Amino acid sequence: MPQKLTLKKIAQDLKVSISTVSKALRDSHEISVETRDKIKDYAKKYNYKPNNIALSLKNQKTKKIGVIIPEIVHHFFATVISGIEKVANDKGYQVIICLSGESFDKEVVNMDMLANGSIDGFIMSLSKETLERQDYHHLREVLNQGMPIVMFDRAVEGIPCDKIIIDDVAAAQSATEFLLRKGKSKLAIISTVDYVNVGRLRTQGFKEALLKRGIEVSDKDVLKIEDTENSTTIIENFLKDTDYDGIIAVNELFAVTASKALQKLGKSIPDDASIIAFTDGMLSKYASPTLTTIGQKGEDMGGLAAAKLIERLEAPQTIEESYETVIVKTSLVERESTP
Amino acid sequence: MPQKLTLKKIAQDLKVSISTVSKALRDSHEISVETRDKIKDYAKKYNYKPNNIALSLKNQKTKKIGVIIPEIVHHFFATVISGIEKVANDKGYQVIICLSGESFDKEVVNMDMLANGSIDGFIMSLSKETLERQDYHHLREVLNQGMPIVMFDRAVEGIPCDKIIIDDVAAAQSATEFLLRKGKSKLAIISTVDYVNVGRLRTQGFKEALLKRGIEVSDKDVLKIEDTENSTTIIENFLKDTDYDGIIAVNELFAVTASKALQKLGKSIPDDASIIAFTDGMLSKYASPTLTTIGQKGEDMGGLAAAKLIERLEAPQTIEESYETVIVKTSLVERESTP
DNA sequence: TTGTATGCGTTATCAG
DNA sequence: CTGATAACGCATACAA
Repeated sequence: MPQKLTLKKIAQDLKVSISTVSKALRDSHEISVETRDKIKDYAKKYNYKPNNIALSLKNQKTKKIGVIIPEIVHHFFATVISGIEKVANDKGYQVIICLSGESFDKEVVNMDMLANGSIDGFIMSLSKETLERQDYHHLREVLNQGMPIVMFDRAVEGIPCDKIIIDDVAAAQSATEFLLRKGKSKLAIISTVDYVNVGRLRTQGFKEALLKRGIEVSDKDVLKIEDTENSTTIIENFLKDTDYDGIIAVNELFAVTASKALQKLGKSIPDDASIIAFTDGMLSKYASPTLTTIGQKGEDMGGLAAAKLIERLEAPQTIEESYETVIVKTSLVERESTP
Repeated sequence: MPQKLTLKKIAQDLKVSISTVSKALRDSHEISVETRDKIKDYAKKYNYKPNNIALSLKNQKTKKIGVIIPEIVHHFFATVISGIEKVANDKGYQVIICLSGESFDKEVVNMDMLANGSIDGFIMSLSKETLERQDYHHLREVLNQGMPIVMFDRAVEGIPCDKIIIDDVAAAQSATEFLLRKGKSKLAIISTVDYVNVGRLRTQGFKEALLKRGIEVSDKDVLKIEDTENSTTIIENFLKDTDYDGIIAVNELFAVTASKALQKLGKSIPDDASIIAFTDGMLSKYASPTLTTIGQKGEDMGGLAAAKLIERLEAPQTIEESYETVIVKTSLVERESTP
């Protein structure tokens, strides 16, 4: 196993100084063509590559971006990563991923680890526990050190950073209006508990759309699920009690569960009841019937987040403390679960 | 934005030398209790954390592991990452992820980038294109530098490294036998092209199981799909031509597509035709009917791969050139698509 | 008990 | 045109 080639070793082998080698390899004009070629040939022959760690230490930048998300097995997050990775790689950055597992402590620990020189900036979506506690000291600490953060999807107010989100309220509104236009009138939403902001905002949009039409909204038509654990039973019971003809779900899982529950109750979809799910993933595409969804454009969001972060990292001297919130347009993907 | 605290700055502020600070913070006995406490208090107060890059350069190890996989939006790979990440984090390692997007070139580029000091070792699953070309020079180069690799799932022979795989042949065999035992006799397998080794091996297991029962196997009963692009039409045509009563698919996507195609043809599942899918993911769990699967234990595989890699990284002086291939047991998860 | 010097691999500045 | 030196942040062998 031949040791990794360094400038030092090349210098020794060729009996020149380290700095000559360094300059030659960077095509400096102050090196004679002969020595330069000699060195470059040697380097190419033995496949010299500069050591990234040394460069990072020297340049005070790692060309790496840290991504902290709750889970990677959720399709939406996987698409976001995919988008981040594509843009980042194009611009010469690498992606370090840490999962919080929806835990506040793990989010903090991971952030601390990465913040100590491993990366140049963060892209993140907050854990449920963090949203519940509303404790953002770890974000503030990192920002105070001058390290930028871009939040996506599960973002919060009051943190000086860029954000990439969708307009959850508007998306839920238009989905609701879509169902109403299709002649559905007894609607329900299957959402999360309120501290998960996307759940809260989507519920808000749902309610607003109904009120605008002069339709009374009862809290009984809003199902708030805390855990995915036994969501099946909860959803089944919820749908058994009332005769809904239109359901909006804040994620695919709840949607397909609702679809199955309704069919079990003898209802036909979309005729007896229609369904719209947030997130346009695999599940909706392959469910029976296939589900109409609100596409969240995970890959786009990831790409935008990465572009934004890198732009900030490479900005000459960002004294300007103006942060941007990009709202990504959602799109309604119509499938069999709506008429 | 207060600059990041370094040993140097602490030393200046406290008017001691850098090495004194360093030693004090590492609880060296050669430092007096007073100065030690003074320094530790100061460090804690201003939240000193050693710089990872500097440590990496000094120690010649980064405590990071590089993961290169084809795609992250495939549920199987997402579960593997999840497993890797858990084990790695527990042992103080971080995970850098690069996607090859099934491209040979991108795999090579990513490997080169990571190999230059960014990480201590690799965990990877080869891209389709790499398998097709059978060009593994990039792996050999990395191994020659003394950097260990652990391959999982899409592993190949002849590379001196550890491997974490499932026994694809045996798993396909037992799934086939399972269908035969349930009284199915006209079986087919929906697989990938042969250069994707998992597809080839699963097809082999399928054939062997049938031959063992003295059942003739025709190549017409093996559908080899190259791309997921228009797999739906291909599968529909395939199933229309022959009256199969049992289908094995090498992934969930093909399985659920087959299920829908069969139902469209007026067949009832599992009575008229049964289905078994490789990979126990979301799709199978929420399909209608739910699909029986061969669980690949992605999270376990990832965990094992990480454990194996870290074990090798931390082994005192591994001159022993003995590599291990761990075969992870699969499990049949019975659901509605089989009787 | 404390401090100085050296090295990890690289680049940049300055002298020769 | 070439080379010596310092610096990035840290750890450690060796002096004082």
